[in-house]
Formats: sequence, structure tokens, C-alpha cells
Amino acid sequence: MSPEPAVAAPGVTSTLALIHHLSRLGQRSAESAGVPSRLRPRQFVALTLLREQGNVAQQTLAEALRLDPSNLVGLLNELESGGLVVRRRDPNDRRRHIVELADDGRRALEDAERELRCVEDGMLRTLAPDERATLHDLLRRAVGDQLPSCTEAVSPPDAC
Amino acid sequence: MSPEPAVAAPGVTSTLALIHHLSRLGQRSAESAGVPSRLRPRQFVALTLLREQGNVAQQTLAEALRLDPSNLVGLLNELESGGLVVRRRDPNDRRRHIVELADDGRRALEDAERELRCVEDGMLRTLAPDERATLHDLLRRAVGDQLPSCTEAVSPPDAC
DNA sequence: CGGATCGTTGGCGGTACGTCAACTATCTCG
DNA sequence: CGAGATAGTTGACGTACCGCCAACGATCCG
Repeated sequence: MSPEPAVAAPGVTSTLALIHHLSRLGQRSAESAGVPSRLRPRQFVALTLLREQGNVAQQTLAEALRLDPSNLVGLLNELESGGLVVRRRDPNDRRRHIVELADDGRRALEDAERELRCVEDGMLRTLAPDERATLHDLLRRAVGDQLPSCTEAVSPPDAC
Repeated sequence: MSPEPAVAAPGVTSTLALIHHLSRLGQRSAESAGVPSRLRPRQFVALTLLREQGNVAQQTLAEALRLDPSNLVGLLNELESGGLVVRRRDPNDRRRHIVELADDGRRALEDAERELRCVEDGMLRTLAPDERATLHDLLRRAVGDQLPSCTEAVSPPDAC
């Protein structure tokens, strides 16, 4: 009778909505901050993933990015023509392309990260440094375990 | 000499990139999970914000969403024609529209949240419940302080 | 050899915006 | 009262990002 938490507690907000919103806010801030020599968001994410995963077959990359292979081609073309990435044939299976982060790509990525730090600082300015670290860690762990079989096993449609 | 953290530590990943990526992953999962009676992401976020902020002038809402007023109109039209939201004139300034979350809107929002819980659970399955709570709290605090004067005072372009 | 797989190209469609211009109803201030 | 600002609205145009599909060459594998 006393707690009475019924009335739609103010904490029910979907974490997904928060993430979606924050993502948008981040993009807007980055754009309006006029980041100069800039990677577009997708390129940024792709390079980041490449740096972590090391050399990866194109297909694997597509899965990790949850991106249609045919669309990945375009993305990689941009990056490769800018010298940020290298595609080479897998000697074991010459159908495959192994995608590799080039030195220029690593540099560009670090530059972009440096530039985006301001935006990030602005966006997370309410959080204490250790909280930011926690946030970063949690997000990282969340995306980290996204790769293996994500959409699979959705047999029970509304079982959830 | 011993620590030698120079070589691009594996933790430098931009939090922005993580958020952006997670946001995309979330959308993809939600779509492929075939969420039935669904609000589109923008509607979802807008309703969420409305529930928290209570009745708000349209302009304020636009700022909070970082959305162009002219685009907000369309978004609100969708929501209002679905009965999820009500626009009424501000008696103190009849130019203004006060936007209010309708009962149906609250219900729709709660339904959507319930549906998205599965997706969210899938995405954050590596995190322990208390970690999820922490994440949620941190994100919420981050977006919460986004509203007042965000892009302003960007006078030093590369001072950062 | 035949079928499967990987990358690639191209086309079609859709969402989610930004930007700008114009117009109305309304407020505010001189 | 009249001039100018302000809130919302409408419409047009463009863009980024992306899904889906079909086809095709190169390659692998049985």
C-alpha cells in the first residue's frame, strides 16, 4: 500500500530508445561541431571494427556490421580508394577478400577519435570520469558479444 | 618502461562509435524480430520524451529531439492522427501548441516497450541485470542533461 | 563437370532526416 | 493601431543510409 509503484514508474524507458536517441544526438553534435577532415559514421564504425578484429573476410565484416554484403562493397570501396583499407585475396580461398586496416586508416581513425572526443565530452559531461569509463566498458561488452549468431534461433516469434 | 601503453591501447574506441553501432544493431534486431504493432523509432523516442517531460510546447520538443520544427510537424501529425498525442493551444500564448501524451499514446508506448524488451534482452544478454541497470541509468543521465544549450557556445572551433 | 560460395554491380524502394521559402495566426512593443 | 517578431505549418528539393533482389565472374569442392 505504501510503495505503490503502479503508475508507470519513471524508469521504464527502453534502453533501446535511449541508445537510439543518444546516437542521433551524437551525430547532430558532430555535424554541427563542423568536424573537419571527417569520416562518415559508417566508415568510422567500420574502421573501428577492423582495428579490433584484425584482418577479416569481407563476409565476416558484413555480419559484424549487420550490413548487407552488397552494401559493404560500396563502403569498402570508399575506404580503399582513400587508402584507409586494403583488400587482398585470401591465399587459402581465392574467392575471399581479406580486409585489412591500412596505416593511413589507423591514423585517420585515431584522428577522427581525437576530433570526436570533444563531442563526446560535451555529450557525457554530466558523467564523472569513472562513470564514463563504466559506460564505455558496458557498451563495449554489449557490442562485443553481438557477433555470434544474433538473429538466429528466432523460432519462437512471440514467445519472448 | 614497463607499462608501455603506446601502441594504440585496445580501449581507445570512441564511445560515440559504440553507441552508433549499438543503435543500428538494435534497429536491425527490432526489424528482423518482426515487431508487430510497431511504432517507428522516431515515434518511439518522441513518445518517450513526451512521457517524461509532460506537456511541452512544440518548439521545446523540437529542441529536445534536436529535430527541425518543420519535420516535427510531420511526426506529430502521424502521432496525433493515431490518437497517441494531443495538440492543444497554450491559453497564455495562442501561437503555441502544447503537446500532450494521450492515454492511447501511453498505452502504445508501453506496448512497444514490452515488445522491445526481447530485442533489448538479446542485445544486452552479456550484461548482468545490475549492469544493465547501471547502463540504463548512465544513458538516461547522459540524455537527461542534453537539453539545455547544447550546440551553443561552440565559438572555439578547434579549441577542444 | 556441376553446384555452391564470395565478392561485385546495378537497380528499385524506403526511412529519416536537413534546408529553405512562404504563409497564417498570434503576440509584443512602440 | 500598426510593424515586426514568433509559433506552427506546408511544400519542395536534396541527401545519407540502407534493405532486397537479380545477375555475373571467379573460385572452390565434391
